[in-house]
Amino acid sequence: MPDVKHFDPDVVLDRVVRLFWQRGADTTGITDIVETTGLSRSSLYATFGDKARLHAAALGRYLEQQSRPVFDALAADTRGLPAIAAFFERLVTARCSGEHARWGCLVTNTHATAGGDLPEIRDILDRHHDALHAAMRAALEAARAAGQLRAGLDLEAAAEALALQAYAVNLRSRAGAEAAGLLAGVRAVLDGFTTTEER
Amino acid sequence: MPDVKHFDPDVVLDRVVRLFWQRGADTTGITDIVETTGLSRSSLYATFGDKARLHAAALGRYLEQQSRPVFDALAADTRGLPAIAAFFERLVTARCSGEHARWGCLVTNTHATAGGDLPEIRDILDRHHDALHAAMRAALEAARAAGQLRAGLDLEAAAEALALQAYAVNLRSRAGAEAAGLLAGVRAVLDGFTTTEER
DNA sequence: TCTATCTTGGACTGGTCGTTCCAAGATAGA
DNA sequence: TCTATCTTGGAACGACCAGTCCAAGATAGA
Repeated sequence: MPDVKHFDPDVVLDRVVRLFWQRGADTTGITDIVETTGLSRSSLYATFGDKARLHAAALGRYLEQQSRPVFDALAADTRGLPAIAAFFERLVTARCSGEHARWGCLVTNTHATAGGDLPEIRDILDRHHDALHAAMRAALEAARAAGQLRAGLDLEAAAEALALQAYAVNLRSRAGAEAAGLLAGVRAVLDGFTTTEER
Repeated sequence: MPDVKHFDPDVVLDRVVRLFWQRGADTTGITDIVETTGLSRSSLYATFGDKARLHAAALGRYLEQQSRPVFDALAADTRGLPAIAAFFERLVTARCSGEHARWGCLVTNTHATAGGDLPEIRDILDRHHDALHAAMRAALEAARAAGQLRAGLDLEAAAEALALQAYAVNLRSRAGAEAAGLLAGVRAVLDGFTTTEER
């Protein structure tokens, strides 16, 4: 009986993700979103609710579409340390050059803002961190199985350290940090985890 | 002949720093600043210029008053690795508990926002990074002199890695990360830099 | 005390914010 | 084709934004 939506919510959400990602959620107005997506305020509010909920929805979409695939690939990569190194090399490249250069990471960017927003947003930040940490942990376990890690390394702590490095890469790259420095920092951490023979 | 200011700009700037630090510069309005500092819009604009310049001034003040003393103490500490460990322990404590708990770091927070603002702001971010990096480097050199570092460690890369860890601690703590996890991550990095005997 | 000069309070501006609302349009089952 | 129901466009809302302006107040040298 009723009418149906004249647009695909996921397509709209992808455009919102790009806006929030590049220009920041706080500094992006509803007017910007209306102009970019082409749909009206009515449709926007009827579909996503108020701006905080839209922000949460965009964050969730970013996590599933942008972050999760990369995390899953890392977790499934059985090479060990080379897989981690490759992850960071691609990360730094994506953050410093190409289409999304100097955009940072939407989830990382959100850490510094949106403090008093929905608990839903905080939850997504936590889910992102858990997923990143778990992927690092899985890759480290593969590295240990391959005998690439020095004896006595705490995998849980090492995974956390690598996750933190990734956040910092995201953060500093947005402010214009050079790729070489970021990669050198990451490599120093990885070298510290490596057996002397492999190093 | 003329009248003089009825307030101390530095005292006002300190209050602005607190506002921007806790609530974010973008989400703090001029009205908030007027109410908190007690002075009028006229005095505010006559003294600091527009909001972007006020933001830059507050950032500079934060760097000199909050960051620089800690960096200088680290650079002057001759203990080596224990000095770096102490730096991070105090950092995590300050970020997760006490008066400024979950405020993060004003400079770190600014990375994720204020992309299109003054080049002056970008400069302060760079100055902050250089100062942090240099302090880490100095502490690492003391550690090497004390024979605490494993052979072949690239001090420049190691200093960058530690600086990045500090940014990530600032970032994740603002989103509610637990102190224990942050400290574990930092310790994993430091352990990787240590000689097997010292470890 | 007088006066030139700066500071201050606060009203005011034009613009933008997020959000609401409703009439008109589209849809699909009856 | 008719109709109930949802969607859509776009006008309108009050609140707030950063920033301006000027008359009144304060100051300190002459």
